[in-house]
Amino acid sequence: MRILIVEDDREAASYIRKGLRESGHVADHAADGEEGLEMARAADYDVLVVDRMMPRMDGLTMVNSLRKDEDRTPVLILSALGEVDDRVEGLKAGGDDYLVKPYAFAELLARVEALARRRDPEAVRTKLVVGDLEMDLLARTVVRGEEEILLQPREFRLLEFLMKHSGQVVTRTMLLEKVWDYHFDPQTNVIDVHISRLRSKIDKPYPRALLHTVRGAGYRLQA
Amino acid sequence: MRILIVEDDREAASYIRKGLRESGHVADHAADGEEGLEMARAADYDVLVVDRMMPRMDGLTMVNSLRKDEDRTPVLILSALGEVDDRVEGLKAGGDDYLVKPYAFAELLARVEALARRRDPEAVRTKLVVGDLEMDLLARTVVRGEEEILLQPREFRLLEFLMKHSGQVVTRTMLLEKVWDYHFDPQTNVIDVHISRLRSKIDKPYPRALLHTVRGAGYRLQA
DNA sequence: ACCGTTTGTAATGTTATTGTAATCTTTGAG
DNA sequence: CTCAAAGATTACAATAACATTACAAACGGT
Repeated sequence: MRILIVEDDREAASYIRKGLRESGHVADHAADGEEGLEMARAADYDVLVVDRMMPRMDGLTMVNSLRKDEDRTPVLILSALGEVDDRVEGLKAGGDDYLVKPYAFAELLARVEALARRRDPEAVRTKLVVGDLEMDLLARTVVRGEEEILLQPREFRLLEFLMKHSGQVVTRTMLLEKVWDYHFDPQTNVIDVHISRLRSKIDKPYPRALLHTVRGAGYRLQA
Repeated sequence: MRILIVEDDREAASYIRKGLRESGHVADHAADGEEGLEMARAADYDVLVVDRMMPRMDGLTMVNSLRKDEDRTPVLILSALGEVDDRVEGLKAGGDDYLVKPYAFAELLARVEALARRRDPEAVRTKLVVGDLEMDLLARTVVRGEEEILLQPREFRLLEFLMKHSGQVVTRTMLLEKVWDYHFDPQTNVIDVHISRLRSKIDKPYPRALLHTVRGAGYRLQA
């Protein structure tokens, strides 16, 4: 994901930048509103993270200008001002979300990703690897060891999600949401069936299993 | 984390509730604003998730009343109305965040946790440590020293609770409530049995015990 | 409209987990 | 030291959770 950070405090900016990069995103930096506006116009960012108070051109003015140009890139506004009226102002200026300083980086990350997801539900990263299992998202192929494994579309999405969360337990609710787009409990065993099918392809022919059941919780993909 | 869901749509509510529970939180449910207000006043929740439109008393009115009582519990407002003015109204009424329907459960979870983190950064912990015993809530794994310990779901919940209250005496009543969701005395020795099973896994193979009996009171986990 | 593919449902089989109860051990008051 | 109460342990049976299979509905391309 491409993210532009518009923030005059160099230290804060590099901290955010580092964190975003560690999470697999590409982050650029502009030191004030004017520079930010230029850069945002020049390149196609997925999300802008904009400090509210800056020299030369403040964050709200910058976002306002952007919106006048019909640029709808999601903007997360950072500010030390947390009063209701300040937040309201931020939203009115065209901000999509508002984060009050001081904040935890994890929260900034969650919000940036939420904003990006809202417009482009499928973010980036093109290759996933867990043990000797590899998935290429662009080619839509899956390989374990030397052999290619053919998956059905739904099985592919399921495995993709599991791989993106490898090492963690993935609950049934999460799977319903992210793999089936169900926002309710279908009261059937769809998940069980698909897990079973997936296993017969990615695990059964191999000596050690990668997909583990965590009873009472969900499933975990792990080498 | 303790979360109150105020939502008139039973199906939606139970779906959210299930998801939150799977993520390790305790979630209660109120069916309208009046009931929600009562429950919020009676208990100390970490976050309220409030539907905007409800019979009897709508969400904004409810939040307004709460705020008049000086109750600052973070509120996430759910609504089908997504226009800037609607969001502004939601914030003015005292909401801390605003989520537009339809939303993905994962986003709701992220926002609920973000709200809780803002007021209490320790509330959302993903790793618990007591002595050389460690629990990873995301991976659902437990390790003592170098070895991984496999626990049953109920044993896991039991240990999780004990670890979250390490150093304190945990009574049988607390365990029944929080680990079993029993709100009465089952008149059996369920707890004893599970404590015994847990001990055989986390203490027996090791030189010094972590889980201590406090006669007449309960148990205490301590390094 | 037909065919093959893909997906979801339901029936059935399997296994792990849990609660109960019976029995054994420890503790501390008297 | 004795005894009752509290707690610990064990085995087992009921049950809930998960796995598998077969089938039918939905879908997409021709």
